[in-house]
Amino acid sequence: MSKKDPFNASTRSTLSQVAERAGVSPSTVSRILNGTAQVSDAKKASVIKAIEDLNFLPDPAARSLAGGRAMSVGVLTQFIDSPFYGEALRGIEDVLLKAGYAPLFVSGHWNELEEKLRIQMLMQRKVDGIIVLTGKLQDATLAQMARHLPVVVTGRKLLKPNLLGIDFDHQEGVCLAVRHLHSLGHQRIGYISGPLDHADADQRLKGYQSELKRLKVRNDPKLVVNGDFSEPGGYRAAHQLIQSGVEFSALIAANDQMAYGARLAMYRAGLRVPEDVSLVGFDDLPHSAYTLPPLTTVRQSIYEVGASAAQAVLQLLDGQPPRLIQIPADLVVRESTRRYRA
Amino acid sequence: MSKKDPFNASTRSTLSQVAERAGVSPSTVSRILNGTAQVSDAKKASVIKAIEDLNFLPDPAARSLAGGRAMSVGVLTQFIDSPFYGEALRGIEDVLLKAGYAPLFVSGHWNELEEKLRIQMLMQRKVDGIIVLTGKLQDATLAQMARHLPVVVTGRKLLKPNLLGIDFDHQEGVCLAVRHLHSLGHQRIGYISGPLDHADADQRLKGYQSELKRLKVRNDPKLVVNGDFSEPGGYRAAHQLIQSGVEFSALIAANDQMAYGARLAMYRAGLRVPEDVSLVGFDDLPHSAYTLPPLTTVRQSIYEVGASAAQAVLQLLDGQPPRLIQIPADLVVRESTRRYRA
DNA sequence: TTGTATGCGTTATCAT
DNA sequence: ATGATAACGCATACAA
Repeated sequence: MSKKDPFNASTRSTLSQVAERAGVSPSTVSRILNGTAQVSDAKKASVIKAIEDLNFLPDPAARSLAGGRAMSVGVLTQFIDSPFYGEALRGIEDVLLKAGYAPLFVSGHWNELEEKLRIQMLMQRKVDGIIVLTGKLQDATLAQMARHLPVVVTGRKLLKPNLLGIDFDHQEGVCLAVRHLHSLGHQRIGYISGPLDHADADQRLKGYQSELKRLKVRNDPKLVVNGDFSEPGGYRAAHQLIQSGVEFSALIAANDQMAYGARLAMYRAGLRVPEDVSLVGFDDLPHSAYTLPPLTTVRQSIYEVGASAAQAVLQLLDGQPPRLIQIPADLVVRESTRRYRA
Repeated sequence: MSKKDPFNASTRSTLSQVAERAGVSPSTVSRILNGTAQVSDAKKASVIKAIEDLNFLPDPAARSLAGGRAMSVGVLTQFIDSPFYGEALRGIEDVLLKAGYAPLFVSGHWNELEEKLRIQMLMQRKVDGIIVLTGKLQDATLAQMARHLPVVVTGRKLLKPNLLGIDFDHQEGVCLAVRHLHSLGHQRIGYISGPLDHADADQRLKGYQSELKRLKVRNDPKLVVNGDFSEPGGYRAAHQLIQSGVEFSALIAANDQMAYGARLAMYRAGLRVPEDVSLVGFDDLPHSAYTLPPLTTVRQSIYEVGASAAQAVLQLLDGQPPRLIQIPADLVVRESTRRYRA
């Protein structure tokens, strides 16, 4: 075996070894690694060769301890197995890894205290930057964090020196859905909202209400019922709506998962989709192309959100000023909606 | 404001400060922290008090550099947003965090080379242990890793000094499904398999074949068709099966996602579930209780797998010998299966 | 049982 | 442009 054990830690070379082999001082190697100062091309070349020969990789722990970058960024997600934010995590991972950074995922479970604790844990580990996927942290908390490191957060619009908020256009998304149904002749459009203390849910509901107003459709409060962004929640909400006896020919769920639950509730109640009621979701989860019938829904490129967030921290880390990022929403029309028939 | 900025790094105290405040040497504090040696109760008490007063937290980077634990374990998953393994990640996170460890999630994308690169990245970061969620790494590779740190892997049965494999009983799981259908009178049971180079898929197929043999049902190779564990794959496979004209009154998909796809394909073909064909999935994804109709499927407590894996690394880290872990499978009967009618 | 001294691998400060 | 040197915060071998 000419090949050495690739997993052997003790076989790994250090920056000093590289320096020695290249005939320069450790500081020079460090400078080349970090681009901290000008180095003559000759030395640079020999150092690079030495690095490759020894196949040297800097130790993140040592770097961190010495005051350099830990080469990691913390990511506060709410549930590591969220079907919605999962794609964002992928976007983040892809971008970060490509840049040599490691993501540190932690979950806050939509609980402000827990989120704070996780953030502290991340800072204890000296991450270089932090990405917050929505959640319940207050703006003030985020600002406080941003005093120490770059912070990018989704779910709100923010644009301060070291703090960038990336938001979807939730309102516009729901408007699209309402407009679509309205153009199909629907007038009685039900709405299953998310939990109202949830930023996304709030904005989506606003989108529903404002678009109805714009279209001059009567906004009947009985048509709005509360869910919690989960399948069971959507089921219960739809059930409640049906039991209440309100008349409706279309139904919008504030997210796809609730749409799935609502779909089942309607099935149990003998309501057909889309013959009896048109159904629209929000998020375009991968699964939504495979429901019965395939679901019309508002698409948000959540992968792109993750990737953008990661790119943004990287840029902030580079000292570049934050740039506003806009994520568009669009409507994916599938088979769960159709023209209204009396 | 009496409360200090909780995110201020420069406000954090060090082990030496704790030592000073407690009137002992740094080494004594270290010993108490790590349980490395006996310390008099008096000193121990005063140190603990000092730790609380200063609300000291050891710096993982310094620890790692000094040869101690980095307090982190690497987790190689295949896709960070996998609906199946997602729950396992949650189990891992829960257990690890409770023990003061941080998980480092990386994705291998079912690509051996990529998995190896990620593992090297983890070792470069000096994680204390590694959890591998299935994947394509060879046993030899895992053994090599285990020479340097505790390794727990899912998807295979392994029980070596520093290496533990936790496996589901895939075969038994599929047997359950076959038996269920057979007991309902079905004789022509189709099967959509996963990708054959995939360990899980291979074992599940074996379960199907062996149980048919045991039940003395003719094993018609035309009834088996290949998928790739995805919804589109399941759709294509079912479509192919239907087009081929083989007769079948029941269908087992090697995972729920393919069952979803197959469901849609049957819908398009005018086949009703369960009236015309009974459908069984595998995994019991959270969504499976909300399909139309709710899906009968084999349940594996994947959360528990993750939690067990995490507990196992922790134990190995503690120097305890690996204990074999068995994860049972059971059948969840919902509404996608019913008695055979000619 | 406890303290002292040294080193882990890197970056930063200060020279040159 | 480059090198020497001192940290960074902790664990550990050694001494007492």
